[in-house]
Amino acid sequence: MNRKTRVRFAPSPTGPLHMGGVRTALYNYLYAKQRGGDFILRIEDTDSQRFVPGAEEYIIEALAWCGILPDEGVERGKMAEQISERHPHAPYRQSQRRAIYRKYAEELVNKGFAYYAFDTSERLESLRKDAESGGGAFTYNYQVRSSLDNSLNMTKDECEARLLQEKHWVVRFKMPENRVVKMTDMIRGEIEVNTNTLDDKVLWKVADELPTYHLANVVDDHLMEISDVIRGEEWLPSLPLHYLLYEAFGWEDTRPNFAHLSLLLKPDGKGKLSKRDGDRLGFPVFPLEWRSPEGDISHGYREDGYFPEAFINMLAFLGWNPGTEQEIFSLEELVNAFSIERVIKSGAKFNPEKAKWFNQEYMRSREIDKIASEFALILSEKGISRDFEYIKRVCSLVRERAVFVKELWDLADYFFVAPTEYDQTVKAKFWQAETPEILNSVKEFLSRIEPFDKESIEHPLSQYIKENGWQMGSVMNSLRICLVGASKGPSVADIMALIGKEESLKRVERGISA
RNA sequence: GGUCCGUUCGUCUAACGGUUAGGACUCAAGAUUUUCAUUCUUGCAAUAGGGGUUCGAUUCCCCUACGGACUACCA
Repeated sequence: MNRKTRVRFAPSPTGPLHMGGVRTALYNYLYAKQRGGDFILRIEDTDSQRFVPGAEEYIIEALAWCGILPDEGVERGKMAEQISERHPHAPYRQSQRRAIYRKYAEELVNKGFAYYAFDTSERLESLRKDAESGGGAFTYNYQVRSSLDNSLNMTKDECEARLLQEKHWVVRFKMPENRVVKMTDMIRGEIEVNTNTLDDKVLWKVADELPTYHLANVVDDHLMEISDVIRGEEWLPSLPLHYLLYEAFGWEDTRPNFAHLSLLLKPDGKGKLSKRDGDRLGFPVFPLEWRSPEGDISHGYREDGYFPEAFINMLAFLGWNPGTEQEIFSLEELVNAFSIERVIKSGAKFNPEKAKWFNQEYMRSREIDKIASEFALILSEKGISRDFEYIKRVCSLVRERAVFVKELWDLADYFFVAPTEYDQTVKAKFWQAETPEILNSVKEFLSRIEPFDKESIEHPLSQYIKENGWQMGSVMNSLRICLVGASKGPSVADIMALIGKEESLKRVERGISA
């Protein structure tokens, strides 16, 4: 069977997308693009209780920031709500597909693969409690279904009457008895499960006329012609049910291939990565800053200064590697290099240090114009404006010292503002009694240098210092204190050449008298 | 409790059944440097445990331990 690759990322809008979700979206995207296929964004909002305003917009914006643009599916505005050339399977929001699912649920009942259940939630709750006190767990399955309140245990007429009268019945899947379901996972290989360990899952509920995940997922994946499903590991236990659903509908020949991704784990200790870990350890777990409806603010990679390319690169390597020693990959390179078979089976502990390292690598290799324009923004917030060429030269001089653009100010403030204070401990180390006298001579020497560029300053200046028998360390560092005010920055010659002769001499003079 | 998935340096990971078990991050030491950095070199550090199969096991099988997910009218 040869069909077009179509994958979907199907988040639930119950909050901001967490970095594990972004990784799932990324792997889907890479997989599809490598095969010239489509990446579809579908919103699984079948749980009306847990809907969070703003979450869907957040998901769309976060993916866009990462450079993951859906070919089809939910987007801003109403574009994806109606069928069009670009959106042949619209709508892509499950709450807007309500009418579709009921028919499929009924089809399953009619074929004998499902049944109506009228048990109240109170009744099920107490059953659960009883089982718990006995050390076990209640499962609605082949052993108990005949003694519960469902259509299997009543006449057709009685059932139809109750269907009309009551408002809380559900459709449950009738899990077959003692069958071994054989499944294939693209990452994990062959998996077998006996149906006796499974339960009769709810597929559809009349209360809100909405399906649960399992039905909606299988129906939509089929209708949307999804060829491959790459999703989180939390879905692995329900894979047999999904297989059985494809079988019951008679869709086995177009059943997608499945791959289940392991979880992202917290950096220390045990368990999966959560929002709290970020707060506790000081790193973002969300791509973008998130303001909850209650007003809580969570950090985002974007706002913390990460480049989207670095973020994506880091994420790609959390659970996958190309098998070579190359670690820096653009999105395009990832598309070419990615392979689902090389995805790691075990969970990966997130390492914030390595995330910073990735950003640092991008800080060094990124086009200088991009770095400079981001820095120019920070400068203008401080009320500083300089020509772009100058900002660019400053950036290329200090970028290798920084991990984030926002660090550039502390690293290079003296290129824009003359020092007003001088670091006394550094001064105590290099400044000697004869230093003012020496600096006066140096200043006079500098004033004669023309042109005032790095090459014309560097060598002649050190020659001059040597000829006079002065201590190189003392003189150069004292000069630096005058220019910078602190013990930081590139070479003295670089600094002087960039700020210019006039400014350099002014700073030396002020430094001597300070 | 049950079902399923997993387990190589502290972390991310590499290794047709045959390697001195490799790389990256972190850390440490040294070199370079007029400062802070950078850079370079070196170092520390792992196959969870026990049984098999095999001439040979990180690799295949079983058991145990540990970790994780699931066990909702949530996804």
